[in-house]
Amino acid sequence: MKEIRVRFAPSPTGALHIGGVRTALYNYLFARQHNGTMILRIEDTDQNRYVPGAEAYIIESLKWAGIGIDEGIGVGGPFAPYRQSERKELYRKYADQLIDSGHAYYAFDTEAELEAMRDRLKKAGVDYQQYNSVTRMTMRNSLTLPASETEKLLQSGVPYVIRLKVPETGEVRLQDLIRGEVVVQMHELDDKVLMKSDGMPTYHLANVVDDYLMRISHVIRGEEWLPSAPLHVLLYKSFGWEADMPQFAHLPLLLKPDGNGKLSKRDADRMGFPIFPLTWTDPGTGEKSVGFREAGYLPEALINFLAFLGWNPGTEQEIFSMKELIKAFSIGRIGKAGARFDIQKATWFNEQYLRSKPESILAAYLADQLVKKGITCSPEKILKIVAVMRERVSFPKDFYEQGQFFFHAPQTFDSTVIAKKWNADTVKFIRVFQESIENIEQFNAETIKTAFEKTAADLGIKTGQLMQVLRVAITGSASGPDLMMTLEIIGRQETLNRLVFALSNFNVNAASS
RNA sequence: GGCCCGUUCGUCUAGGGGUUAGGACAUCAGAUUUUCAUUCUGGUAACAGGGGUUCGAUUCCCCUACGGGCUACCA
Repeated sequence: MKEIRVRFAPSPTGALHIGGVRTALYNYLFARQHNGTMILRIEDTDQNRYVPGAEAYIIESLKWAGIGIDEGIGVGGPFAPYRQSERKELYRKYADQLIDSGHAYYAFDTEAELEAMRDRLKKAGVDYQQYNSVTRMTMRNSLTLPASETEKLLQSGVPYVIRLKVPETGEVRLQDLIRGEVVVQMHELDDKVLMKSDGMPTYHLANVVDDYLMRISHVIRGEEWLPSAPLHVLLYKSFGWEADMPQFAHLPLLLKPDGNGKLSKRDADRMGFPIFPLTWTDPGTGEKSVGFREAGYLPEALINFLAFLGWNPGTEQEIFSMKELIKAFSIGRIGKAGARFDIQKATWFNEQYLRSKPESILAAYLADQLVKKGITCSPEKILKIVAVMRERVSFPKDFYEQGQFFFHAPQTFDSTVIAKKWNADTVKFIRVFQESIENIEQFNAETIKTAFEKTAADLGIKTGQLMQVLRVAITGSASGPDLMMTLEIIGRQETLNRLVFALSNFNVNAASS
């Protein structure tokens, strides 16, 4: 069997879109499963759109996501260079080959002339306003100009491009691994530019030449490439590389969570979720976009989520490690329809992975946060906090953000609870409870609970009323982790302090409301 | 406009000529938790529409509708 070689080939025009990460993931999964090779190639043939830092960003993103690269940018390999701008001369050679074999031609049309042609066709009501087998005979190119004139123009240094000479009749067929057979009529294809006037190849040429030279066995890419896939097939044929042509698999797109269209950065901004794997600052505008990593998504959760957007194993298992994904993945089980991006599900995956982490790792998350905030805290206390918080957090940063009351007395208090439940009975309870916990020998969750229950029973007050009042007095909030454990962690003295504060301040609120 | 691709619960999807159309997220209810969350249990909820083919179509075919992509000397 042919060696499996796949490539992820982004262009360095900015941050890597999350859809690109999924494409990379599917390529990676497929390569690993078949003991194949995963190649990273940079398609930087558009000099105008080049963004400094984008390439490094892509590498870093894949690394964070756990998508390993076997060959290519940052790794090297037998087919170097893997940056298309560094392969410029090579494409020229292959373009010339196509000219020689009559599959391509020189074109000298200016932008204005091209526009005039399209306008003319549009007014005439022609369906295809393109440079093709019929219109090319009305344009300035080596097909319409005498050979001597073409030669003269070439020598004179006027700008020109090389275009593919698409046959007038016939059809192109391709067998897509996901979509089955796709057929396109030749006359619907246009004479695509292969070499631009700046001497760089277009995507179409570079991609085919490189995939051939790099022995790519499978092209797994987004659906936006499906319309030009027949053109690529035609190129393989024109070169006489049909036997070595890779197999194609065009992935369904990632769609907006709501409304119509494909997922865009705008949607992410509007709905408040990341769209880039890592935080990215646009060097042009200076605009900063928080990445999945910085937002607190674990790479394994993001990968699991992404893998299921368009693919599924056909079983009821939902949680998959990268290793399991490699084993279970198959192109045949990739769906055809676009998948809406649902950040809620991503968060659910994150919770699953977060909760499965050992406490020591979770403690490290919290410890990191505390160091950043300049808060000192004993490892024992951190461990206790993590243990009591782990079932209620979605992101690592939540340990600190939702547990601030462990470190500082609350600044604000849930006013609805106070308004509703701060009354003579509860005040009386707090007073007695204060005394009661002062006298506890061992101040821990169990003894606190006993004191709490006994105090309530002695006063004849229902505990349900008291729990929330006590919680608000201690944490400021109406909800939170186990209250008795919270008191234990905060400690006796701090608990008493907060109760004193509540007694003097909550009274004012109750009186005024 | 043209070409290509698609369409199962709100979302991700399984399934496939005869099924109570399955799961997950979300949502709702109950239980547990003397609070909230977690957890558990249960519920609501889908084959876009119309024609065929067939004993029988959600499944196969066609049409329509809708959605998406492409339509550059961008990838």
